[in-house]
This record gives sequence, C-alpha cells and structure tokens, in this order.
Amino acid sequence: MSDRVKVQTSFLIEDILSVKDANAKEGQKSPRDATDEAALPGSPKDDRNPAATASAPETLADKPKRTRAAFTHLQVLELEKKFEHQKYLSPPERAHLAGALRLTETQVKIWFQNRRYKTKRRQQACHRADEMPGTQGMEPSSVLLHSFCRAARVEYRPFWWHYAAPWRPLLW
DNA sequence: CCTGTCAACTGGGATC
DNA sequence: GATCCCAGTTGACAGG
Repeated sequence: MSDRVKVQTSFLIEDILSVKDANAKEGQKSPRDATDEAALPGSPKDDRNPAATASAPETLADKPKRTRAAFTHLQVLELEKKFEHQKYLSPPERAHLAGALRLTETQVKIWFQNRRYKTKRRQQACHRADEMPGTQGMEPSSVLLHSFCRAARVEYRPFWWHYAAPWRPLLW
C-alpha cells in the first residue's frame, strides 16, 4: 500500500514524454505491470496471479493485495486514439499497441473490454434519459442520470477532442 | 465515512 | 480446448 505510487497525470507534453522516457529507461511501470510483464497472452484467466511464480499463498493473509494499475496519461491517450478508430483489436494489433505503450497484451485487451462496456453503458443510460419527456416527474435517480448525460457530452477530456470526431455522434 | 472511478477479475456464451 | 467477447463484480484509491 505505502509502496504504491499513484501516477500523477500531467497534461504537459514534457511531463508526458518524460514519463515515457522514464518507463523506457528503467522499466518503471504501474505496480501491476511488474507482475504482468511476465504475463504472456496465454489463458486469459490465468495470466494474472502474481503469486503463480512464487509459492502459492496458503492463507488469506498470505494472499497478495490486489493492485490497480494507473495507466499514464500518454498510455490512456494512445489507447483512446486507437479505440476511437477501432473498437476491436486483432491479436497482432494488440501486441503492437501493447509493445508501443509498454503494457501487456492482457492490459490492452482488458482496457478495450472495459472501454467498450463503459461506452455501451453510457449510451444506454443516455438513451433512457433522453426518452424522458423532460425532467418533469423524474425520480431523483433519473434526474441524476439526465444531468450525467449532459455532463458526459462535455466531459473533461482535454486531449480527447482532438481525436473524437469520427464516432462521437453515438455518445458525444 | 461515503461515493465514484477504473483496472482487474469472474463467469458464461460464442467461435474456431 | 483455447481464446475471445460481454456483463457484472471486486477491490484500491481519491475526493467530497
């Protein structure tokens, strides 16, 4: 926990580039990467498990804490760019992107999976909200939903608008 | 403390 | 059987 370093996302180009350089030079990565580095695109349900190479935890107390990698701003940017053009990646494309971003293929795959699901949920939520004839008579949750959809259309993604044009109509 | 976010995880179905 | 996907959940973390 204390050794977990939350990645600070900076919008400065030099910061972004320096992060990349730092990663490239010393192989520094998000906490999970340290274990995922060895995760080959094998069985999707087995490529996690950091303890797999060490002795298996015998008790719950021995069970390694689950970590959540914080992708760098640059990594997210590139993933978003790719996702914008392609909602699905072929294995070679995934491998190439993973290599370019110094992520594992599993991480790229999971990211795209989560991204598609997230997009779909947002669309569904917005669709339901838009079907409402105004906010009149809304239940509190619907009101929140409606405001969320409005907010989503102007979501704070300073890097996003440069790339969002092609498929934005679905959501934004 | 509660809540939202998000990467990681699980489970089940589909495809080859 | 291996691998992919979706749908939903879990767990760590940050912010209010």
